[in-house]
Amino acid sequence: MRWIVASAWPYINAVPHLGTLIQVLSSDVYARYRRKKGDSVVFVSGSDEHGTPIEIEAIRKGISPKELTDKMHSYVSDLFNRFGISYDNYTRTESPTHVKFVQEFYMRIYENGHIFEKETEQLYCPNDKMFLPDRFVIGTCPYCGYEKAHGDQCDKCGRLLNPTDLINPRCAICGAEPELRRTKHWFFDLPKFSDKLKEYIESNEQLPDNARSMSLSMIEDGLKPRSITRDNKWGIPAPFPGAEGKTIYVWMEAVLGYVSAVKEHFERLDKPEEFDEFWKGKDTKSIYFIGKDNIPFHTLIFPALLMASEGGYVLPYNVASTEFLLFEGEKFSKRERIGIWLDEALALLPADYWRFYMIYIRPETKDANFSWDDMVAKINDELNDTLGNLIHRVLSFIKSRYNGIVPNAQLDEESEEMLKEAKEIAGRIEDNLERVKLRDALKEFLEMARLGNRFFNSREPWRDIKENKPRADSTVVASFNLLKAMASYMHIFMPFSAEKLWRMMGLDGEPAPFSDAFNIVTEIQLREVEPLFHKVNKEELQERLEEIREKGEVLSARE
RNA sequence: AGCGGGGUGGGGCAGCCUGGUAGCCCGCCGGGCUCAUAACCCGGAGGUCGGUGGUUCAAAUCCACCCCCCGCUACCA
Repeated sequence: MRWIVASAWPYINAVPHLGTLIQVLSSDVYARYRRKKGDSVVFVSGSDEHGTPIEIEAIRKGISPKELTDKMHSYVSDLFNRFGISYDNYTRTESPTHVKFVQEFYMRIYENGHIFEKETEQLYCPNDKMFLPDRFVIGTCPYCGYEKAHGDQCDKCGRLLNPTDLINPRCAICGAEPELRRTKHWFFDLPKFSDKLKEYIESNEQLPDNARSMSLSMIEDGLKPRSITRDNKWGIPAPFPGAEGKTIYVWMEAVLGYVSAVKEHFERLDKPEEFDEFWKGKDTKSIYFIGKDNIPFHTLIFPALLMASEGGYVLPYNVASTEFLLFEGEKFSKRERIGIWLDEALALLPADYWRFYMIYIRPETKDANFSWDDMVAKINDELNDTLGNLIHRVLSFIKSRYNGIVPNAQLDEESEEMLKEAKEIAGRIEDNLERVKLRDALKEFLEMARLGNRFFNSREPWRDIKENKPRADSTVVASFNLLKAMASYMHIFMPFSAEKLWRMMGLDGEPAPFSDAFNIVTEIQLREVEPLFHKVNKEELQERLEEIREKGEVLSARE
């Protein structure tokens, strides 16, 4: 089976925070799972770098947008690397392959007759010489009198607004008074695809409930044409006749990155023909990891675009959407510095600790909350004590009592029984992963560690070693092989630690694929053994974070 | 306002779709073990599932209404 695994493209006007990491991490765990199962996987994402906010950020910094995103893209790529995200291609929307693909793709839809043009009136800032997105117009709310209402909605009374409703409208960038100007835009005829989309969604059983119900209700309410173009300078030039000076709206181009990134991947491998095999193959499945705010783009607009292109592309098989992550009960906020940013996170703790806790609280059924107390408790009690200690007690026992060599022993019935139970747990881990219940999968994984601790405890090999050597041998071989199987499953959640464990266990290469996870090995010489994890302390972490911010040790702390 | 999600022992969550005397982790109390990072293992106390009404032999689980929390509403990305 071929799989395209993708995560939403982060918008890189700033360093991403932990909320963004949820999707990136989830997709990585899933991609690693597919590979461990032996599937053929292409795992892609990239930096979303066009659009107004980045243009403005660049102006603020006195550099060009390209300079800004060059820097941010390499910074963010590096962060994802350090988090162990196993992308086959983490690219960017400035990639020539992407730009060319987007232009050709939209020309094709245009020629297929799914795009029309329309004149609209929009506010324009004569000072910044640009049309202003609704969000970038500020003024007094005509309903409640709030003076800092945005052009799309008043944050005070919650009413939806048009920018022209605002009393005393001002440009959010420079404060000048905007003027109304006529402009022409190109629209994608989304309503035309309503029936097909409805059928597609209804027949797509594995879509999560939140994605399905939200999408169907939007179709029910009636879809609207979506504008494709913007009057921005920073973006991909719209290819339509008469659209000179316009660019493609970031969202309408970034989703196509899922396609272009795969194309680019195979071009780099010098196997361009495999792109078609993947994206147009009958046995290809694609899965997208996104937050719930992105659902309509992935269940409606993206599939409709693929349909409209008549290019034979596979429609999304699954859109694994999560709810939101809150930080100590509040929304992440750059301005108020509520949250933790990815570069700060890595300066605080090793990547695997974050991977563990973020998957542990993955917001699968409802909004989840990051809390220091909870994180510290989970890392100390479960990651360190339950898992870390099992590994260490088994390996150090072999070190001290067996000269670091796993004996060659016949497994007795009880040992066989334990491994059989472990296999059943492994089966449940895989079931959960198959259904994209990553959190449950991780919790089942911890069950393996509990099983190991129980086994080691009741078998008391420290006693047998003096009185009943063969029984102790069996305990040790079974425990060692449990760890070996665990390393395979651990590898998808915590790759760095799993690889380190594998090396300590004296094994070569990397943790085995699932099919070989329970192949029994003996007579292995361990390498140097040391604890895989350590406990953390909330106060120390918070103090360290303060320090990182005060000293501006990482980029996000300096922004 | 409309739409969507949620309200389960002290804390964090699962179960609800496919109704049948409530499950997991932490914490708490008691016990065991000493190989291990004061780690591990066993047992126990503690909830009637936001409220009201209804369907049913039976409801956390289905239906109706109500209360509270959160998010979204498509030219922010």
